[in-house]
Amino acid sequence: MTHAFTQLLLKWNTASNHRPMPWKGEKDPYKIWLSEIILQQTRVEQGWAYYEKFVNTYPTVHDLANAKEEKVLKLWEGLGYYNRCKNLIFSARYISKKLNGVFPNNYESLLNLKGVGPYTAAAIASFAYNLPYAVVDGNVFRVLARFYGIHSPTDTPQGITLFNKIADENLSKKQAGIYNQALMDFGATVCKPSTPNCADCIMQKKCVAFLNNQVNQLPIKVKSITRKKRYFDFFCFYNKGKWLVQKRLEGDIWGGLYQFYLNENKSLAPVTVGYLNEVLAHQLGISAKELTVHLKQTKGVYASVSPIYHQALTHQFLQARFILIKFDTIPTLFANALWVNQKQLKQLPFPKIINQFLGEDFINWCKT
DNA sequence: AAAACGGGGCG
DNA sequence: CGCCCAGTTTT
Repeated sequence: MTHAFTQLLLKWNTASNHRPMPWKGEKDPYKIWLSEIILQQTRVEQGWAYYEKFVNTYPTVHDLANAKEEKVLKLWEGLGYYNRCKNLIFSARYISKKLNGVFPNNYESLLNLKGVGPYTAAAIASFAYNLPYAVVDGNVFRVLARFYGIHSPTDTPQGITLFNKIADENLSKKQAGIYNQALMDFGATVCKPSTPNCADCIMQKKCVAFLNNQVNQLPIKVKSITRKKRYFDFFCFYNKGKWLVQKRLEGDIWGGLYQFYLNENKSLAPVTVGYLNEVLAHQLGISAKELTVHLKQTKGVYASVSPIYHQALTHQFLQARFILIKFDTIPTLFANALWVNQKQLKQLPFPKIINQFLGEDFINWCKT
């Protein structure tokens, strides 16, 4: 039998769902996959332009598979959660080379792709192949929690299991793709996280949360976020038109992106000659005394310090400073580093907080 | 079961 | 400033 919820949702979809999106109605599983990866933990408005850049630059899975990782990361730059991009490339190569470009066409094989979890597998399965798998994303948690008045938390394994069960029971098996799309559209435009449009809602008479005046309390989450403060001093080493950059390693934020030589601290101390000497000596692997000699030989100069840049991430609060150090002759080796000119620099992917600096103070540093 | 992983918008 | 967003992976 069909649940009242399902009937109301499909009715709303036919009568009142006006939400155009570039991937809506798309049947190419590759493009659907692309859109779903881009949209993980990302608002539709934010992902929109990235989707269009990606389908234009890489129209087929082979185009993406053959692209250089750095190019793809540059296209992803600013979107965050960069592992999504690396998994995207990995899976594109797998599909292109191992599967001869034939996209997986069932739930289990979709789930086997790196970067594809239960949500994304259900989304592709239902949108591309109309297979009966219910998507469970933030919208679905919220809409179901409110409609059925469910007080189980949406961020514990038990709660998630419960919501998966309810989502599956309510799915329209015959119109899985349309139902899933409708449910997310409904959650995003009517049953919104804050200030939901209950006054005009077609589900009003059946919505447990509305009838009990609990709309604003649902869904329930039990975990709260804590933000850790971090302080970055980026040392911008400059020599004869080239800048020293390093590729960040995995295991922290921004893995695979580039940065200037980083010294992370417990706070932002005043930039003194002593501090600079200490960092520089350590970076060069020599003692402070040797450093003095070294600086004389290479004519190292401390030129200037940028203002402090701030950025708030979900779990971190960042402050960053950029310290310009010019050499007249090439300094001795820097491990794991690359000297690049300004043009090459622009082609590398950087974290947002570095890009802000590159678009402001860095320009002036290059002129002087 | 919890932590890690970006960046942006909203109240 | 805290919460949320078409979640997944690792610890």
